[in-house]
Amino acid sequence: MTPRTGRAPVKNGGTRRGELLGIAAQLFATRGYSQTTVRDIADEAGILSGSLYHHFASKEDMLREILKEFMDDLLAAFTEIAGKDGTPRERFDALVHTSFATIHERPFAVALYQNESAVVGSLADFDFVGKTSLKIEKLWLSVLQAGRETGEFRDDLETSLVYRFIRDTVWSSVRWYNPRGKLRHDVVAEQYLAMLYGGLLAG
Amino acid sequence: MTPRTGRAPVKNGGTRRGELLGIAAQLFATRGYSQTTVRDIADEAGILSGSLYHHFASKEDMLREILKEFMDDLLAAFTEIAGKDGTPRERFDALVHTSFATIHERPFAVALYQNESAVVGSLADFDFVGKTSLKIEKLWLSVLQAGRETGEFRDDLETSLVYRFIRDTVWSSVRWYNPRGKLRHDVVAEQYLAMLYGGLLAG
Amino acid sequence: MTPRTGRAPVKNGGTRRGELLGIAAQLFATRGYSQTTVRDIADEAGILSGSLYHHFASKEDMLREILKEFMDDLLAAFTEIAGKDGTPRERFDALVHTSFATIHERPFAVALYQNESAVVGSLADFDFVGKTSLKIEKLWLSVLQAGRETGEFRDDLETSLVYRFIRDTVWSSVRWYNPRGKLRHDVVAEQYLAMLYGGLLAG
Amino acid sequence: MTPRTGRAPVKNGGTRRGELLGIAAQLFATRGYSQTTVRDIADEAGILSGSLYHHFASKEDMLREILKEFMDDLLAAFTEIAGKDGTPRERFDALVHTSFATIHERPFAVALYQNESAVVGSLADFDFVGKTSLKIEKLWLSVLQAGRETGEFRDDLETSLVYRFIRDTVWSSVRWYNPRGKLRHDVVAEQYLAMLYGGLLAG
DNA sequence: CATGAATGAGCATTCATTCAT
DNA sequence: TATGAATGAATGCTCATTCAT
Repeated sequence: MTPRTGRAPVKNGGTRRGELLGIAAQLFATRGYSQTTVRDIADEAGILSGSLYHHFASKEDMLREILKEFMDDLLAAFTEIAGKDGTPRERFDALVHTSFATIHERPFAVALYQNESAVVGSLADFDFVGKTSLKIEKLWLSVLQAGRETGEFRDDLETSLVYRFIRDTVWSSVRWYNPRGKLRHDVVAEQYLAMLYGGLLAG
Repeated sequence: MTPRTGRAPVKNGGTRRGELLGIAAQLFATRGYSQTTVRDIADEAGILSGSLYHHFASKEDMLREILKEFMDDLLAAFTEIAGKDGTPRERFDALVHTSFATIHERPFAVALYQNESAVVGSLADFDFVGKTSLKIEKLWLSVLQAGRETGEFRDDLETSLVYRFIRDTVWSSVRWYNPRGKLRHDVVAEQYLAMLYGGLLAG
Repeated sequence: MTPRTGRAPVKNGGTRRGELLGIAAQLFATRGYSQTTVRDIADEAGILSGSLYHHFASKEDMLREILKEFMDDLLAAFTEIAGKDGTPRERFDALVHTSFATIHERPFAVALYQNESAVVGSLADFDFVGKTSLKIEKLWLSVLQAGRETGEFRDDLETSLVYRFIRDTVWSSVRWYNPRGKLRHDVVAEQYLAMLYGGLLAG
Repeated sequence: MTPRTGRAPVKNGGTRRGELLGIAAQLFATRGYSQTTVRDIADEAGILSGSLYHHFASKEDMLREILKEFMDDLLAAFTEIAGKDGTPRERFDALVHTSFATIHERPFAVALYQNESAVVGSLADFDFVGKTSLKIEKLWLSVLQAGRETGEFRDDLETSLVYRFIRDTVWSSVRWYNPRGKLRHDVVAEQYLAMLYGGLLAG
């Protein structure tokens, strides 16, 4: 049950299956899905590659399961935030903070989502990726829109463009953010919100 | 062997070599480098895969050449802008506009840079990627810093974080920007600058 | 303990072992021995593949046991017929009728015998297949020969060829005979004997 | 170009592709399709297994091509015979003689047809097997039927059963007929026709 | 009797690359 | 320049079998 490497504990249900998924997620995120071989995963787990197929039907299956769990969790978290009381700005704050916190806590899943969702988007078994992404987009857009209506947010910008700019900035940070570095995720979120809200110009 | 000077591979500079590089760039960008086979490229070019080795030493060679030319051009363009007269804000405007214009004009090379630079970053033959990226980063930082010193830009934000936020937003747009769509690249640039400069809040 | 499909009960001793052999026989016959996996058998039996090894030493073991029982039974039946009183033609009638009846009653074992005996013929542990086949051949030849000597059967044909023609026709019918169809096995036997005895020509 | 074993020349177009198909046919027929590995074929051809894929898309592809060519040829031969002048009996004679001659000349393809057509019958890409078999059956049945109408053949037997009996006997002989033995194929055909026409009984 | 995890050998297939022609 | 045949290493996956529990 104890992982044989000193790696930071990866989220799993304490089961062998979950343990293997954690290893796979890390490798997929680090090397890329198609550059990661089934043997790589098995080696890291200390078993033979064929033994993985006792737990999973295919390599694709592992990727799907990792992405599915991540996206379900993410949608649930965002849905909860969007349904809370408070001003649109408060809810938007929470969305951004939660996003950076997610990058901190589940960097491999986020990286996977960033790097592989385009490749995998066309596969029928991965249709949930596009669908969930769309639901998330609608949630964020509804908060942005609500902010315009209350007068908190500017109304002279294309909301859909604003969303894309923000989404790309937030999730791209998985590429340079180091969960074990001294720059904390809530500091990053604060800095981003400060720039986003107040703008780059002085005065 | 065709001389390699003054040629724009992605725009097929008339040479067979450049034509092949353009095909490779498009496929690498669309499917990903490792998902693109040498045979894919050859098929698209109407020759057999083995024949490609008349023009290039390896598949990696093609990627390197595409990235090298792109990054050299990009650095040259940014260097020219940074050296011009005008306020920091004017020069920053030009950097952003040039970036979005580059995405418009050379989407495949930009996508390649976005998607593959992390993977190849460790390879010795691709050290120019990291080096050029660093030079570009210094250029942008110098403009941002100059803006702080002239009082145009806020000075209560971490400049290095600001740079990363901007860089990620700008280049990530290659994933959704459509060069043949009705949303023009200079409009995108204007919208982004409007949001970035003025901030998201009203008033 | 109860099989999960409504399949017609296959001959077995009422034991778990016999039940499993019945499932194996059906699958071996239907898909072919090498195309049937141990897991297929286990799935059909509602257990895990490893659990089969509680009952059998190997997959080959199952095939051997199925074939052995079938061939022993078949040889016993033919031996009894050949030892009975009556004319050679009467005994030959019985041989043919018994063969078609066997196809009706144990189609899976017959199919296995037809399809796999060539493949396993070389294996040392399956030498009983060739030996029993030879004994059966001698029995049939003795009846045919007796018929020639009594003058019932023609003597201008190669007996060994005649035997092969008949054997092949009889056992090949397992491929198209349907035990649950409306064409009964004894009708098939009668038709075959009518053609074989009287010939195809009119008059 | 010269095969390295002393094997009897297998039908092919003198091309490398045809040569490889001949080797595959022989191995498929001898060991069974699923028991034959692509390495077996490659070994026999003196190349590496991967190199086979320069010539064929898959192992299944090889089987399909072998079967397709065989069945097309067989149908063509039978079609020509059925269309000739002469009595039904003469045409039936020709059908049987041609069948045994085919077994002599192309034993591997015939064995493949006998052993694998059932397995492969369900695959969509092999639908030609069933279709061609049906055409051949109709041809034979038309000749048998014509013989009944001219009064040459008995009319008290089920024609479809008669066809199956004959078909099975003829093609099953591929299992024991030795093309290089002293028993010639036309002798086998004569013996079979003698038994079939005149019947087994004396007088 | 059965499970569940694992083995280890093997399989069809892919693919960048080489090279004689 | 390009072809066509081949290499050789690797890849995802299968499967009979073992064994501690």
